[in-house]
Amino acid sequence: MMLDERKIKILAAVINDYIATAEPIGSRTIARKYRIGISPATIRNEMADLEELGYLSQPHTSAGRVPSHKGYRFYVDFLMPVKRLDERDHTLIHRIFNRRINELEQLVKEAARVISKLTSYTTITMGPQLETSRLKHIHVNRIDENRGLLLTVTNYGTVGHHIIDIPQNINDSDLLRISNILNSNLAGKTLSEITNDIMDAIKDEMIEYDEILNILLEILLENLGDSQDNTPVISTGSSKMLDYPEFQDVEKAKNFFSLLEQHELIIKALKSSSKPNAITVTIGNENPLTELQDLSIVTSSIFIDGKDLGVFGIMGPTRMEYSRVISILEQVTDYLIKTVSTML
Amino acid sequence: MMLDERKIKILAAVINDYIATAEPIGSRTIARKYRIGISPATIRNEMADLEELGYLSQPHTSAGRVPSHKGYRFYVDFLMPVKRLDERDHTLIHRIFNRRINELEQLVKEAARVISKLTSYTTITMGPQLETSRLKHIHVNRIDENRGLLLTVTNYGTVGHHIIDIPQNINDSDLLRISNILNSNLAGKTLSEITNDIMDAIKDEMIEYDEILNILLEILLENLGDSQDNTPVISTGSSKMLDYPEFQDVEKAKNFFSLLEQHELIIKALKSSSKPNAITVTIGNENPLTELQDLSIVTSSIFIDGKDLGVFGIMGPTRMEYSRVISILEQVTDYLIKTVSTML
DNA sequence: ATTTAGCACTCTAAGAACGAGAGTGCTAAA
DNA sequence: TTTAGCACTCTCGTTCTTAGAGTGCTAAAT
Repeated sequence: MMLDERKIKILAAVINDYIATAEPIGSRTIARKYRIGISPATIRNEMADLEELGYLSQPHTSAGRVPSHKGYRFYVDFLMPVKRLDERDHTLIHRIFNRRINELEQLVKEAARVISKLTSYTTITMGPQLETSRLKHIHVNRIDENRGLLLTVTNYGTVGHHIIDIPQNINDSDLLRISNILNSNLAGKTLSEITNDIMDAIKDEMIEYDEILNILLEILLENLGDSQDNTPVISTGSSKMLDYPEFQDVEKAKNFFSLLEQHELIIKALKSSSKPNAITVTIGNENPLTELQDLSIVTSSIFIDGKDLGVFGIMGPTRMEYSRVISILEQVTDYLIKTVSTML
Repeated sequence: MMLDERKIKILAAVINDYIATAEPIGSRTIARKYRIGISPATIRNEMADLEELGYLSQPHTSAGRVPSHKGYRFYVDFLMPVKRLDERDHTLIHRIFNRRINELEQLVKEAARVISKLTSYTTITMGPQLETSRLKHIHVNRIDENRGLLLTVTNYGTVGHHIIDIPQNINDSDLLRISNILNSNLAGKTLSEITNDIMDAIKDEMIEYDEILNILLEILLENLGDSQDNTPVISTGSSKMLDYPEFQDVEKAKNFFSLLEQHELIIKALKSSSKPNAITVTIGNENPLTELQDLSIVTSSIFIDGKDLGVFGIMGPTRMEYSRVISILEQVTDYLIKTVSTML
């Protein structure tokens, strides 16, 4: 059976109301609030149909209806009202992107913060993937007699710094030479291309600097691999999450927070949910990871010039303000792409 | 009335038991568990005295006793058993400080993580105070035709980096000159000493570089002021905090998390609690900030050569494993001071 | 053929009543 | 001074009850 117009209207009404109130919606409520011109009894019949079709369900026999995951899916695909952001939302987003921020990481962090603030859900951010991130610049600076600063900059503008010990026998022109050699050998490579082989080649080239090169290369290998870009940044207004009726039960809340602490799981979830250059919505049991099946995830992946700069994700109860979340994510993504484009 | 030995024994028993179980402790329990050789009735009398003296209180007339803030204070000052850390704790701490970490910030972050892990309470960290932090090294590196990297290193080893635009007319030797000038003018100054006056002096010295200097100085002023060192880092195993019976009520948990989100308040709390070079315990209403009066805070401030490198704080319910927390904090502080001393 | 009014039925959530259990304070005996 | 005994208090979990919301079905109305 296809959904006729009236069923669709009723479904939309139920879902909109449920998203707003978190209470099961009964036929009376709909008849009263949305003047469709039919009686509760008729609505009841329609709702029974909708339930049979899998769009709604009942918490128990004599309660109103709540949307099923399938219902939410239909809603997101076809029914969702386009939510225009209001003045306050816009200005807040604006303010962030108007500050001159030159570093991708900082920018992303700020963006996550504003999203979390605007949506009151948990925001997760993942930086550019290792595979696509290229080393752009390497340099060793001296900061005092026996200490130096190893700098790495990727093509995404991510800066890494590490304080290192500089052996006695290395002077400033040595450092310059080393920086140059590292640059010419490593710049342009993706992080995963920097293997022990290349490292060994460099060492062969400059046996006189063996000691310091060992230090440098060790740090490079160790830190580029699991740099911060790869770990998710999580901005959770924990206290705000506890406002949702879904988390009134401490046990449920604890589950949620524990999930957030399992970074590998979160990474997997974001990766599997997100699609290049698009906003995706993963609802409840659509998620392959069983632990996340009563949550929904909305992601937006930031693509510029075909390069994956990372993913924003929002996690919350399946009863989520999808339309608002999506608008905000669209908006922020837009700004971000504009801003970053000028940076690269 | 002074506390005689028997009263003290009973007080210790009540507090130890209450810390372990979070249940009000009755006279029977004590008679059974701690064989003091007196009957429950006698214990009851003593407990009534202890209550009158303000060391214990009753949640309601027919319940057991729980420690009052005054009771905890006495416990911390005189009764607390010295808790030796066990093997597992030691090895965990060891592992962290054995990794070669060259940067203060990273080190502190790791230390906070391990404390939070070992204690299951919320750990807060505050970096060195602005007033004492001195600029050690400034440098501008070029990373491509029109982009550069402004680096700042403080005497604590905190590294700051900022990507900047480099005007067309500036070449590499200009950059070097600029770096040198900045260094000679600013190195050694505390961050708060770097005022507009000094900046103007520098600009006067090098009018030909006006454009880029403006950019650099603006960033310096803007970012050194409210650098990360000044904001508290909070490691909260949120999910673990939710295990404590004190936070079983969602409302209470929400309060706690909201508090953590008010950074200014947290900063104030840590500042007013901590004492140079010492471990402090602030129990419940001893805290001047009313919002924190049913929590306890244990702090340890890291002092080296008379310089304040920052503060660790642990926040949790007043029913806290004080002796364990203090041992862990002592231990970590020790290691940290040793490690950092070699760094400076 | 739909729609709707009417009604019996179901289930929950909130409150009332109740008893068990833990603990107390007091009294009087040891 | 200590302790046994006992009456008393308060909480907490259980059971019972009831009001209310909502349903599904039937039969009448459109």
